[in-house]
Amino acid sequence: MEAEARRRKTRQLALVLDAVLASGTEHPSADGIFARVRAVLPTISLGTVYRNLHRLADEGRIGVLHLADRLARFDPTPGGHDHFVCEGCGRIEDLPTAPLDVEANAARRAGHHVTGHALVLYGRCRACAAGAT
Amino acid sequence: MEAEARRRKTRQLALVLDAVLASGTEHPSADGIFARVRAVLPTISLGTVYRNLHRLADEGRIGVLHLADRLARFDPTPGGHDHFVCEGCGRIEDLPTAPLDVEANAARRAGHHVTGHALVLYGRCRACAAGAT
DNA sequence: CTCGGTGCAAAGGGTTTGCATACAT
DNA sequence: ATGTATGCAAACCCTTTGCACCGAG
Repeated sequence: MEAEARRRKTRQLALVLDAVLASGTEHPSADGIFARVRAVLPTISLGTVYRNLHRLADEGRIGVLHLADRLARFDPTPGGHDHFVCEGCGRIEDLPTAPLDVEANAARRAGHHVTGHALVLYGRCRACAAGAT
Repeated sequence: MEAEARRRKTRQLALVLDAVLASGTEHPSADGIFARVRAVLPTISLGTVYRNLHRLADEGRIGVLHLADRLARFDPTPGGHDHFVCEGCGRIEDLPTAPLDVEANAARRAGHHVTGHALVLYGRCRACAAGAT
């Protein structure tokens, strides 16, 4: 296993990581990260942002989230956790991972080996449930 | 509620619906439906397929499934059920919907009102778990 | 000095849309 | 007759890539 490519640390990589880590609850798309980093390093290109985002995701240092829309969102928390999406304001909130026994059992009953899951809950957040919208 | 647009029944609409209903477990993309319908009505256009697919989904007559890749998949079963995706062969299998009490509670604890969910389990199906791949 | 990373710009691939025509009602 | 649905093709949007130059190790 000496075949590992020695990857280099660049300013761009560090800044992309910083931007994701600083994004809190926002779950920004590649474009959002691009904007954030550009504020610090105006010469960075979108392509580089994408390449670094993928690298960080591959290395398990950030999380990626796919919703119904067509763009990928990035998450400071890499571990497998679930999400709640508010249909009123669009907020995306992290939820602690849960067992999912029932579903996993249904799959195992069919003879399948379950290794992971992606779960998104939809509804209205506290604020939107209170007001109208 | 008299403001409903009177929608017309066309051959294209019927064929698109047929194609989805006949797709069984395949969960085809718009392109797959296009190919199926084209075999019967060679003059149909991709745009029409997309428009009818969206209409059927809006009317709740078919289901739509969004995975990590960038394309939408269509499902003969409209009701909210879950899915199992085999990472070996790519098969997508339907699973009965489950309660998700734990997760829903986590969200409710935060004051949110949960109305639905999307759950995808990942792993290896019976066949792929047996063989290698 | 090396060769992996960057910036730029063009290419890709799925999906949407404007427009004139065809057809369901 | 009336106006929705279609077919065609161009436009969109997010993402990926080829290439020559730059810079980390």
